[in-house]
Amino acid sequence: MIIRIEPESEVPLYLQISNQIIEGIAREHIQPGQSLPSVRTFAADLGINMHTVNKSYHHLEQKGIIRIVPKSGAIISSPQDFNEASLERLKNDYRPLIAESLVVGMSNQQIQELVTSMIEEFKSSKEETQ
Amino acid sequence: MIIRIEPESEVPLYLQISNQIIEGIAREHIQPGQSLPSVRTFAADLGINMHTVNKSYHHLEQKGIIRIVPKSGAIISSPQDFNEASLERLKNDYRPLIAESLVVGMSNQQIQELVTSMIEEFKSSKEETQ
DNA sequence: AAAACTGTTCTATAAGATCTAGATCAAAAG
DNA sequence: CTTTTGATCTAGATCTTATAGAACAGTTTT
Repeated sequence: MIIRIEPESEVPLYLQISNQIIEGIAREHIQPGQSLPSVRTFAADLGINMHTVNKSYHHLEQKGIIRIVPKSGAIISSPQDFNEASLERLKNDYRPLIAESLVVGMSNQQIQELVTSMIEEFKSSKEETQ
Repeated sequence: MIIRIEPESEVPLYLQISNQIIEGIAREHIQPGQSLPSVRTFAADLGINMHTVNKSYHHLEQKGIIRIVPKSGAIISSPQDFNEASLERLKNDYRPLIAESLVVGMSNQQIQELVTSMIEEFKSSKEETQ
């Protein structure tokens, strides 16, 4: 799985990593049951510190997206392992974004189309091996 | 317009303020052309520092949502004043959220329903004076 | 005209978040 | 047994967030 880091971004490194891993799962470039690289090798690949990758993994674990097995590795969780709480959390993340979309003048339909096209963007890249 | 602050939230104060102002505009509790309270009176109402409100206002100005007239006040902008760049920015904000939704097992339809219900939540509160 | 209010700008301080660095540990994997 | 694993600890640098107070110059109100 290819991760691209932007050191000059205002988005923290550990969040960039988390987000791209999530996108990688959504695109099925990596699947439930599979392991992520060790924090050390991943950090070396990205040219950043081990602790930063570790923070990213724990961030993903807190979201319930991966399961960290001490002394072993990080494994992608299955979708069915999610509770109602994570959906409530997502709802709170959508709210300000949708409010802003309405404020900048997007119509109901334009927002729906944006979401649909973005979902398609993920699903269309499912078959790609890389 | 009523703003509720959560000092213990992990979301910065200035962002909480920005987001709730945006939601207030989406709900039409405040409308384009109208003024926001002065940074001093707003800060006093919320029991926080003037500079924090000031930062929030500049954050909203950067998004193009309000226009700050020096020595005068902050005025809600009209939707037609938005450019293509702000739409591109929104798209990048939607991406990680939609990816996460797919990863936690939400279907295409469930995401659409979540978005629709949230849009309705805003539009249904339009008529309320408060 | 005078007073009150406006956003802007400056210095300062404190606390927290982010990132890097290096070392050690005990368990798992080879 | 050797290597690798995540966990944990101290440490330091930098940036962000939030507060505080003061001063300035233009606007609005009285």
